Amino acid sequence: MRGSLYMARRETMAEQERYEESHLYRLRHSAAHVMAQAVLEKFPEGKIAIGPPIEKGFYYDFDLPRPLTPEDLEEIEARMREIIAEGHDFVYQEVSEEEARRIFADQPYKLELIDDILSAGTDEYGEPLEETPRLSIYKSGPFVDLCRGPHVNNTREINPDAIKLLSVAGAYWRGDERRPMLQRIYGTAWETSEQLEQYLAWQEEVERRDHRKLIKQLDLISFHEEGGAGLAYWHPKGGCIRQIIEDFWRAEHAKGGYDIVFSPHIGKAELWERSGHLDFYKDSMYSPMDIEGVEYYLKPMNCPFHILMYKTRTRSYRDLPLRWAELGTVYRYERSGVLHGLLRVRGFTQDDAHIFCTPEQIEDEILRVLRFSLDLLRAFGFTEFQVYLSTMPEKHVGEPQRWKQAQESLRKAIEAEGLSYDVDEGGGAFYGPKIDIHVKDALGRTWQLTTIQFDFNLPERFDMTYVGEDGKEHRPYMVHRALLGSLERFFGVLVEHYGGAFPVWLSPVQVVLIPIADRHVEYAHSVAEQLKAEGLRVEVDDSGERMQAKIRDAQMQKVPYMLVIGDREMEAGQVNLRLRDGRVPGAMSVDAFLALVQEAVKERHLL
RNA sequence: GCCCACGUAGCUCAGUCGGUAGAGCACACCCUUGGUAAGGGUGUGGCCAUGGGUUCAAGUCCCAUCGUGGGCUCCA
Repeated sequence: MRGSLYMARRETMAEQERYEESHLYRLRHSAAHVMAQAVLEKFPEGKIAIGPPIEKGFYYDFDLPRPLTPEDLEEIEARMREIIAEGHDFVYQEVSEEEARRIFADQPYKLELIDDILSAGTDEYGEPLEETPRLSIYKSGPFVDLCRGPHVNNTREINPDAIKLLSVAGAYWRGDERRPMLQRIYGTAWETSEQLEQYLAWQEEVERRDHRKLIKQLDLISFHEEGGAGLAYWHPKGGCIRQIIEDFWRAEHAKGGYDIVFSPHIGKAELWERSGHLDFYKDSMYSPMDIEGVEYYLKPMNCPFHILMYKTRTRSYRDLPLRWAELGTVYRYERSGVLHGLLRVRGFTQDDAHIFCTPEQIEDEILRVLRFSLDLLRAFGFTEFQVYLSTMPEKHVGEPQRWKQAQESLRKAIEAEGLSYDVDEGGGAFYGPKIDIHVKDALGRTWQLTTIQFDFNLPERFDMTYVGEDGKEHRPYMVHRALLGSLERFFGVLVEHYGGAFPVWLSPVQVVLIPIADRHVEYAHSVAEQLKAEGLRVEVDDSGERMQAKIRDAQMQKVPYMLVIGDREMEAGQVNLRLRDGRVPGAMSVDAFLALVQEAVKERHLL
């Protein structure tokens, strides 16, 4: 569904369970069946795959003789309403293997599912089953589906005014790109038409806030066909915001005990071999370049460089922890189809850091990073977080006992912060466990930004050591962390969170002065100079437009403060304030306005 | 990468059945000097994404490439 690709898929376990037991869930599942019936009536030779409820609706995958058009969707939707009105009961029935195979004899995808359920013990979505496999079907009218349910009792329980088919998309059978490409119809279904309306209005709001539109409208960032896909160009206003973010980030890191480092953009193949990237990450790296007969690669990560710096001298336990941060620009190959505005690009700058410490220090360090991260995110206006702890996967490097210690320190840190979290068993990288933090934006969508990862692999590969109290060499712990994630993605999320109306401290233009007539221009400039001298970002709209048009322009650029200046203001040495949200506090002295803005900047207020 | 759709002026979009391009905004100039979301006029601006093909004739039909969108998969 639109936008969901970059949102966190996982809801918390509790939410997920609640949803699966809800009436809404059954209703959507039932709507999917009704849709499949409508599609099969239209394409009797069509093959059906799977059709589950999803977060805000449902989908069903089909193998059809021709691509579906928007007109087809309308037709199918209309037919769904008729089917609903026909009032079919949803009838559950357990069937034997033979029966099932007979019923779905001309449905190859269902036959494959039957095989899987019986042999591999998985359900129709490929998830493992706990009990002994049982085959069941649901009938509604002429439509029969291999299905575990649950469903509503009768199609009439589906509100015909609260369903809508949304889009058609390609989807591989079982998500495997070697399998056939199916056509997936996405739909949404609700209890009432009001809820549907509400959902559609929410969708419109999502579109209004789409960062891809806003970065263009607000002249922040562009992409260029002739420059290459997935490569962002930061215009002066976008650059202004980025610089504010970076300056703030650097200042906070200095306070947080980090040192700032810089590293090159390319490195020898030898380095990437040693780090293992050419083994396990090559698919994401660009082709090497030849420099005097030696292969060099553009960096997809910063870690090997930081390790080289670590190894320039013998490190003592007294030196640790080292916290080295870098706004490191990396390049990763992404398949063309996955690029998406600023949220998925090929070149981006990570707010990266590596922490090298002793095993004794690790717990404190993790807690420290976690706190630091939450504080940083809060400063940008995010207040709700979801935390995920990912543990040791089957394929891993490093001793289980180190993993255990690492996981424990992660868990303790999360608990010390009083955060609730979900554990993703076996979801860690092969080189270490991790904490991911997802933030909730103004529209309630979640985005993964922060990742804090242990790395048991690189210290081994590079034979990193420090001299302990005992005078012997020890292996340091290494933690890799990115808090904002990447500046590109973070910026995209920020734009959508604020709908382009940034808080004052981040606004590229904080104040626009609007002289009413030409005779007010000079005074407007003198006020502008005063404000600029105080460090504000100010523009004077001295174009020949009328005041109304100037206000409109400033509104559309989402400038927080507009100062209208006419005869009255000039005479009294004042400014007349209008806010971006439409409020008009009115005339005040320049000093009073200044105090107001400075307060808003300092407190990082919206206005 | 794969499936589907789309690509016309700086931006947002029209363009019928194939007959060699339109609007609004923006921009420039002129008139207007106006109190809280668009004053009026004139004008500039397009190798219809790129390359091939079909045709007497292609923005329009076909193929390829590049880019964008909705998804699949993957990730910061």
